[in-house]
Amino acid sequence: MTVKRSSLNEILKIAEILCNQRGVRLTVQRRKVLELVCAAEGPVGAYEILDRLRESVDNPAPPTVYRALDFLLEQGLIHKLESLHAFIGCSHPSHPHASQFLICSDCGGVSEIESSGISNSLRQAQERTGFKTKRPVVELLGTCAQCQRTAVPKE
Amino acid sequence: MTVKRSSLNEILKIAEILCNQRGVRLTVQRRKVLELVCAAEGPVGAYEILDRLRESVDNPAPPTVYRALDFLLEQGLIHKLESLHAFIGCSHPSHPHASQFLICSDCGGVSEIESSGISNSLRQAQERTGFKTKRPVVELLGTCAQCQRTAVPKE
DNA sequence: CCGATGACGGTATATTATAACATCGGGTGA
DNA sequence: TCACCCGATGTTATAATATACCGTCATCGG
Ligand SMILES: [Zn+2]
Ligand SMILES: [Zn+2]
Ligand SMILES: [Zn+2]
Ligand SMILES: [Zn+2]
Repeated sequence: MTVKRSSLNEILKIAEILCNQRGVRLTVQRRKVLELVCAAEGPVGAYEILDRLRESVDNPAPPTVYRALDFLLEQGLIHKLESLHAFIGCSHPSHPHASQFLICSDCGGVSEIESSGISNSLRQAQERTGFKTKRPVVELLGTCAQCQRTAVPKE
Repeated sequence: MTVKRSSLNEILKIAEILCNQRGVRLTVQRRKVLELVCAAEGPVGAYEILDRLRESVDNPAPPTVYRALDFLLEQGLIHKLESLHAFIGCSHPSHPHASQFLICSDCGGVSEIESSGISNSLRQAQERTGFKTKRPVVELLGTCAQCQRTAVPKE
């Protein structure tokens, strides 16, 4: 159910290139946090990252993590899942895009989709209303195809 | 910018009818919380509701509010704005619908829209992926038409 | 050197949400 | 009637998420 993702090294390499191009600094902590987010199977909470950070950093505090996360969000290297209070690596950070997610409540799997249909209809809604979107949040919470099949086979 | 809403009394009346039809109880607290949410100009946080509840309830605690909110959410009488950690009255609770919101970061205004285009494209994405949505979250964060006009008239 | 800037460390605290357990009151069937 | 259940509520404590604030340090351009 999770999106096919590039290897961790590949992601980090792309991140470095993007940050260089943009003239922003992918510092050690930021890189480490990105690594932790992307290495995770699914979405990870900030304090989960904080815990894992303890293995490589002396005595990390919440602001350390949140600062790194803010940076990574700004750079589009990760996304925030508002409905889960969690973060997940972007599966295609190179080009800007409206993040759209399918979030399975059964297995916890999250897949990032990029539906032009959704993007278009969102754009149309904006045109109609004159609203100018800075950050779209599209999160569908439900059950993935896999979990529907393995669901309680009662009756 | 806020959606044209029915009068408070009208909303409460509809809520009562709906709850009766469904065989669930719109108790005093639930009704009071609904009233507070719907009377607010914009989205309200749980602890904001808690504060306002002090005026009519002896010594309310967080669970009191959250329980009422949970009930109202289940009944579709209010919506939760995930990106704001806040709640807002539903502008058309009588029929089920995917909640879609335009949230202005400048004025704080929120309007609930019901775009069939968005609904359709979401449905299509589900059909393609086999995902079954229980709760869709569509929140566009940005600037409303009004605030764009009144924006800094520099240069 | 000086001042501005950006990243970071560290403490404390704010904000949002839930766990856990006691109580109460209204049906409902023995 | 009464024992029982169950949904709603009261109460205390705590979990989980997020930010304010202040000081330090390094870098860069004058
Ligand atoms: Zn992405
Ligand atoms: Zn699943
Ligand atoms: Zn609604
Ligand atoms: Zn506005």
